[in-house]
Amino acid sequence: MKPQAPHCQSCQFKDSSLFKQCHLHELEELNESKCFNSYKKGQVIFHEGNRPLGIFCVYSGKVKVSRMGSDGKEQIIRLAKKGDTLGYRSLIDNTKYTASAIALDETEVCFIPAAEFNKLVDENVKVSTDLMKMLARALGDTQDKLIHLAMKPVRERLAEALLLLKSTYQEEGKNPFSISISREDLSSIVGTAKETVIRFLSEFKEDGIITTHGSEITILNPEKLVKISSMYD
Amino acid sequence: MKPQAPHCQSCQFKDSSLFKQCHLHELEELNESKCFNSYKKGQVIFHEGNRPLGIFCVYSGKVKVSRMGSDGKEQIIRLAKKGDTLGYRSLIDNTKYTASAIALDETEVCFIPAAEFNKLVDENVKVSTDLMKMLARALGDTQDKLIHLAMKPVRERLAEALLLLKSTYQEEGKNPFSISISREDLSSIVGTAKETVIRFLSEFKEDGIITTHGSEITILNPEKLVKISSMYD
DNA sequence: TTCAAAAACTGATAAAACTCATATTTTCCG
DNA sequence: CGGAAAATATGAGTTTTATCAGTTTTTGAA
Repeated sequence: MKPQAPHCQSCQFKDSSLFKQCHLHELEELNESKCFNSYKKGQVIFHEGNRPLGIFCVYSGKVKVSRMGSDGKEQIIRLAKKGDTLGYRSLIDNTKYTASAIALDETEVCFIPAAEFNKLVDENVKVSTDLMKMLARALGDTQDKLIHLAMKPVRERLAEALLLLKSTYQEEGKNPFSISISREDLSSIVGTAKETVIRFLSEFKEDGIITTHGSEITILNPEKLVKISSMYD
Repeated sequence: MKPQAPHCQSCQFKDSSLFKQCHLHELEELNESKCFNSYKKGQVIFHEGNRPLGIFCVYSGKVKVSRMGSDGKEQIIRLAKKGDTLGYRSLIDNTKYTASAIALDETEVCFIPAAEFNKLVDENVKVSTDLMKMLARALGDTQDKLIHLAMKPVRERLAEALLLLKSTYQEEGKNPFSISISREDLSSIVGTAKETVIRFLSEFKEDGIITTHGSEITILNPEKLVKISSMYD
């Protein structure tokens, strides 16, 4: 039997999530309206083109947010981890999802219906202020990605992507950092072909920066990756 | 003598700007604290790395928001026109500007100090809601740019850039659309080298899609550009 | 444990875009 | 108006990255 999500009032993320500034009675109501779900690796949490019906809070696992090109090529826009909020942009902008969210691991997510989310945002200024800052930060991050995609060659972007994975998913005290990720997904983060990613990974291996065992990548020397990623900054 | 900005209460954009939902007394206060400025072509409105002290409302002219790479290559993140708001992301996120705003034409801008802006956002929920939507839209737009940069070849991105210029800057009834823009700036929108832009522009000219006179580009056949830009959508 | 499918890897070649060099045109300042 | 500086335009050659084809390794289920 899988562990169910705890009550919102005792959630691991109650002091760090978007709802960290909620009152107890708000958390109580949130808890009543939320809906807990599990997703296996590869399962779709929400799909490009659909109408958003609420937002998602990741409780455990890893999620990619990505868009599919007509040629079947995928571009990953964001990586989400436990504690992160998903799908809020479309809801606020009142548009269909422009990207899909897909579990990269066994992932647990709470769904919060639009009505409840909107109520909370309307009634609690602190929540709406935090939401605004979250949007501003996301915009800044996306602009950074845009700039790097435009200005940096693949080798540097790959180094950066590995550092992003590390900074996003490294658990406290787990050193060195390891992650299991397909070369396909990695290439969709970097914005290049998977063969190109593989070639540069081989180079990084030769330089002792990483090691791999199957799809598992271990980062031995993050400092070198920092150097590579900011070669021309 | 240059025309000064009118009072905020009679501003051309009082019903379409970020402040469209303000009360009269709020517009009055806004008017008191605002500061009107003119910029010649090429002049910097705010500069990458500086701390934001307020936000900017474009009253007339054209503005590019761009970041400079260490190799001197520029990437344009956004094009702003009259009625647009500039510099709000950094202010909300409480970070230094990550890009610069530069006048592309003779441009007039109102500066609104951070204190006044924050007060308005805090006191008027409608303003903060609109601001939130503006951020959400900007995030969506930037994600689109990212996807296109990753997935579309230069020819398609150039077609898209020309359509962006048209949809942003075409004045009511002025047909066909013409704009004076350096190949350098155009390449900084597309994210490519200026020679590459020039080559594809020549191709578009041969196909009768555009004509040029010096740096002036006239779009004769926007439909063909739409087709080219979405070749693989 | 075995075996088949999937994924990682490697090599060869092709395509896209960049750089550099240079010619031509436009701009604009005196 | 003339001429220098700047910008546009074009060509050749190189670099980067993508594509395709094939081999090896890993993975996961029977």
